Amino acid sequence: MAGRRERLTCDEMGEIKKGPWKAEEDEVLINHVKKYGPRDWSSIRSKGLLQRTGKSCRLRWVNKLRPNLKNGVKFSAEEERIVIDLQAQFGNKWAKIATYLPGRTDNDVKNFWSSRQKRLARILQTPASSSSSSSNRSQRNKHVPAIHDVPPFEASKFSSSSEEDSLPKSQSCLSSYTVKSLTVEMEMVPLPELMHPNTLNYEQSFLPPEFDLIEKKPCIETLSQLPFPQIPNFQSEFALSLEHNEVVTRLGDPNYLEAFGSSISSELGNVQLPIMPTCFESERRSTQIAAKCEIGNPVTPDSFVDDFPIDIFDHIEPLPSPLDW
DNA sequence: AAAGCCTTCAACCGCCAGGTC
DNA sequence: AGACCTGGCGGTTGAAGGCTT
Repeated sequence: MAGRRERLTCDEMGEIKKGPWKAEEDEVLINHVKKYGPRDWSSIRSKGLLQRTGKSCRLRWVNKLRPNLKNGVKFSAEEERIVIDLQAQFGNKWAKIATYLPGRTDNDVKNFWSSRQKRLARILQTPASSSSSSSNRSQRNKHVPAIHDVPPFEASKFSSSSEEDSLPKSQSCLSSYTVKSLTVEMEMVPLPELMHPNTLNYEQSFLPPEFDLIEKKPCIETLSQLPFPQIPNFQSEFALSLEHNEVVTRLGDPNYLEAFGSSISSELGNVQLPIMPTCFESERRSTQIAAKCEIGNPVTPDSFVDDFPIDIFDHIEPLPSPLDW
């Protein structure tokens, strides 16, 4: 603490070591914990065992030396989904969120989220929402709705792990089709899953009682009106993600689509660029898109678009802005 | 091959709360 | 009661490695 540090002499200050830990230091720390347990961190220094502050020792133990940590293991899709869910519920309570993730530390969760936010910001060409700054400390306990405060449900497609492999297939219903080089994804909420009591329980267990899951899924109602004959049969190829929703929202703006569509497309590489047809602002445009699809050519075999009525996009309502959720 | 950019992650900082004296 | 101490937490930073051009 600052007050304490002021009382330290310059010599004492000079003795404090910072920076990366050496194996020998780790060993000393581990031995200390073996003897006394994970406590009395400051005594490590006072006993002359290490020239590290108690805080530094504790941090090292908690983040790196503690048993059963998943060091160097990327977040699984399920872990990502949990983080997204819990962040939406708790806000930036990383320590709390980490308790739901065995082997993960608050630092892990924080870093994961930070990376994700930066990724999002880059994709959306917006400044990274520095979710915080020292000046925001007064809001520490407030949950300020932000761009990431979207319904849980999905892990990030652009995430570090290979979700396409590990994502539970039942989590969402998606279909994709390709329009020229731009792959368009039809996104659907996992309607059957939503109806499943266990799924609801799972989701709602992370949500405050007043949280209306359905309300937070503006697509559901709209999508349920779509003439999809076989929704329950569509297994998800990809995740319905926050990023999708965010991009999708912006894609509702034709200017955004024209301005950034190609860059997003190239940026995401082969990633399916999500375009929620519900976002298209006009029938005309929707029809154009639909027409493109039809002309279109490389419709992927797994697509169900072939079964779409040509005027399918005409049935689509505009999405509410996430700000209204 | 190399320079520049980007991402990840370990570690530090400052603030805060609770315990102790 | 209040100063001090300690641990916990969230935010930030910078080094290192990976990736792109």
